[in-house]
Amino acid sequence: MPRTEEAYQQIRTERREQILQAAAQVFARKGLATATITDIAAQAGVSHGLLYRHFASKEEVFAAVIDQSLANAERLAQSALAQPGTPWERICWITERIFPGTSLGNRPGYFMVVLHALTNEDVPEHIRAQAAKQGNVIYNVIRQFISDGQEAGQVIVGDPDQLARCYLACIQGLVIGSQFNVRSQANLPPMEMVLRILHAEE
Amino acid sequence: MPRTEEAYQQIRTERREQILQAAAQVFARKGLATATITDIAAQAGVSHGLLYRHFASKEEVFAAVIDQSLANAERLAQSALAQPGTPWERICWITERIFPGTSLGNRPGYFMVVLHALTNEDVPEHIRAQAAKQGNVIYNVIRQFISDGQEAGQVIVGDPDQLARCYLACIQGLVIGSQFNVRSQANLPPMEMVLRILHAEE
Amino acid sequence: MPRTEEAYQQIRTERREQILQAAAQVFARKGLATATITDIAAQAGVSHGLLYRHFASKEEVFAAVIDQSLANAERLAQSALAQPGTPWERICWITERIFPGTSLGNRPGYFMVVLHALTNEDVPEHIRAQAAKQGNVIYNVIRQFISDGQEAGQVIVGDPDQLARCYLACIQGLVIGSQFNVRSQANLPPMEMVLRILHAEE
Amino acid sequence: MPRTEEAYQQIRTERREQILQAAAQVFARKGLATATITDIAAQAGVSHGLLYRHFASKEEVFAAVIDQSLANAERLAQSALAQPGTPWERICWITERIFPGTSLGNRPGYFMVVLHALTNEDVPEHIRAQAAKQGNVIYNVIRQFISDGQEAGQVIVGDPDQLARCYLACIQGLVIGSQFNVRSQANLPPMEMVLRILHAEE
DNA sequence: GATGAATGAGGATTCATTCAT
DNA sequence: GATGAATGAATCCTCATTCAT
Repeated sequence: MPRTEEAYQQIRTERREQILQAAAQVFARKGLATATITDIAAQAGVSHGLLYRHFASKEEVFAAVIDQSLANAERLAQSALAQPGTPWERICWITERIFPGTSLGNRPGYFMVVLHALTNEDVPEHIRAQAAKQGNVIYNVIRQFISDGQEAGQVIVGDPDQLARCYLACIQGLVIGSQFNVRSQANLPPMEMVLRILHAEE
Repeated sequence: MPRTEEAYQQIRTERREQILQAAAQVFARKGLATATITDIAAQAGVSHGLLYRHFASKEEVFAAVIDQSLANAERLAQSALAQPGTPWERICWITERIFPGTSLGNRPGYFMVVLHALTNEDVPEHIRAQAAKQGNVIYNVIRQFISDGQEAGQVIVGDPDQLARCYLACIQGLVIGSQFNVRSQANLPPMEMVLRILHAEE
Repeated sequence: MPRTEEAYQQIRTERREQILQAAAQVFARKGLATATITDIAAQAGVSHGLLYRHFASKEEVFAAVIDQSLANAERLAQSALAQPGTPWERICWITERIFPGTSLGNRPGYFMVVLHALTNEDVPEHIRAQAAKQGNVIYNVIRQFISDGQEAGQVIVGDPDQLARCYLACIQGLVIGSQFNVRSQANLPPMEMVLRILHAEE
Repeated sequence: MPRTEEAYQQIRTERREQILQAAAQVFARKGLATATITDIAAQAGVSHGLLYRHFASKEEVFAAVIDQSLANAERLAQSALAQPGTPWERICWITERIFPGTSLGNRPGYFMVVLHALTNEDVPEHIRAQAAKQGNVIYNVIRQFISDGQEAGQVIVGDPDQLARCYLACIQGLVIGSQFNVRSQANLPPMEMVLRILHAEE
């Protein structure tokens, strides 16, 4: 009965995705330690028992969320590199997609989960490494664009590593601020303000 | 014969401080939920029982750390406002004291504890509020300096609120990065790179 | 396939009752403070963890035992009031059901739990109030019968309130004695001896 | 320096008595398990450390209170036996001294401690035995008076053991009631009502 | 004698995980 | 596949007891 087999497969995939969505939200709010399996199951609308038919442990759910986030980041990086235009235009393109408050901005839920992974020592090393990768993926692209932009005279002179980090740090700081401060969401600095870090003066 | 009143008082004060120091370190690494009372006691070199003669609960230790951090921030803000010099000089003065990697930089342990307080939903509301105050204290000073700087033509034109937030977000992003990424500590962007967000072009 | 809704409900009800039975016995012997959750769980033959899926805390288990005891008392009071016969016959009827050593006597376990609730200051006020109610329920019935009996000339003249209290005090004293004194169980005074407190002399 | 020696002895005796008084009150309210050493020390107005220079453990304090109570009871029994008058007069004499609400009534605090000792399984066997003795001391006297009274025709015919128990149970029930029920204190039954259990009809 | 700092065993409670149905 | 009853390891917290001063 291949039909039944397929149907099972589809249900499995759907359930897994459903749980992962829920987990991302819960982990974003509470972190690995505080979030409970019951929280996640409730958010996903399934029993906590079912969760264990899809993931071996709470840690694995967390790891899967991180992996998904990494996959998103890699997809974004690919798109950015495939983008046409001048280095500066490409910088703007990717910025729009990670800047808080823009319609394209990365789902901030994922960002918070990654932040939790990076700042809590109880997260297992291999998961933290995976989370760190995500930062690097975007970092590498930005740094490439900065180097290119410097050659094109669009980006100011300076250590591209430092510039990339400084630029990303600023965006990350704004994302974090927009997460827990309602007021911060109201009057977010515009992209252009951050871009000044990089922009060559005419 | 019992010890004198003052002798007892001194022991209490010392122990309290000792526990608070230890707690700041442990909370910085693990956050409220993951840090155990035993962790903190071990770090302080005392039994967990003693901890409860100084604080009523783990939460209260956490709150005390946040309070101490807030007191530090307020002291810094006072000093900054009392500082002589042009607005720009004062901006530089305070930046030196919160920028990661500078000898004067705020103890980053405290910063991480505050970050934990702000990003973990299990932290009680009143503690989170206290933590949020800390951000505002520095923010208010910076914003003031920015306004002054704009009048003096030293800071670029723009919404001072957005400028202050953008500037602080960048520094905070760098502090966070320097916490969990060894590589980030190696090649930290210089203060001047961040100051570009504010500096008026000549 | 999960069990049916009713199957789950039945398991829950059974377990709850099982735990409550065990708790009544343990609390009767040890009181609220001394009885441990592990004691109760062991007596019920379940893990201590399961106990918390049925009751939120040790205190709530205690309260539930008291409530059950109160419900028993109220049922008894109803029956007594519905009983036919002269006032004196009704007094005898209810006495048989609360007198120690009679086959009908109230489960003495419950009585001891109520006594613990009333005599230990660490029992929360709302639980103590509930326990006190139980005494009043029986008291009210007895007092009514005494008043009726006085009109019928079957009960001696006197303040019905005092008579009721004196009568119940005597029975309670005997119940307590029979609890912790093996010898007391051997040669219990007969009901008639206590009834002399009330009986009108011919 | 025999003077100093004596002075020390006196202080020791005073402190011991002071602690014992405090302990009786606290144990009466809370029982052995719930009462803390700190409670008792605070009530006595001394440090908890000092308590251990007079008693080896909390249990021993409890035992000492029980012993003191037993000594009181034995003194009362002696006095009763030494009393002149008819058996009935002597019954009245001792009743006055244990009946709640009479100016002579036994300090009810002690009574509650004994009750705690008898009804809580965590009280060590040897202490419970001591507490049980106290009941017997009074019981023996009453029983003797009852036997004597029966010969004199002042006490009704019946098993003196049962009569004594019934009589004491009634008084104990009233004492307990008067402890935790404010209303019960207001309208206590008079001694005569209880004496009917024993009184021969003319 | 007197004090209170310090310790750690014990007990309530939570929650990840297993498993019968 | 799905459910929730059941378990027990882990952690917070209390308090009897010890001991330096």
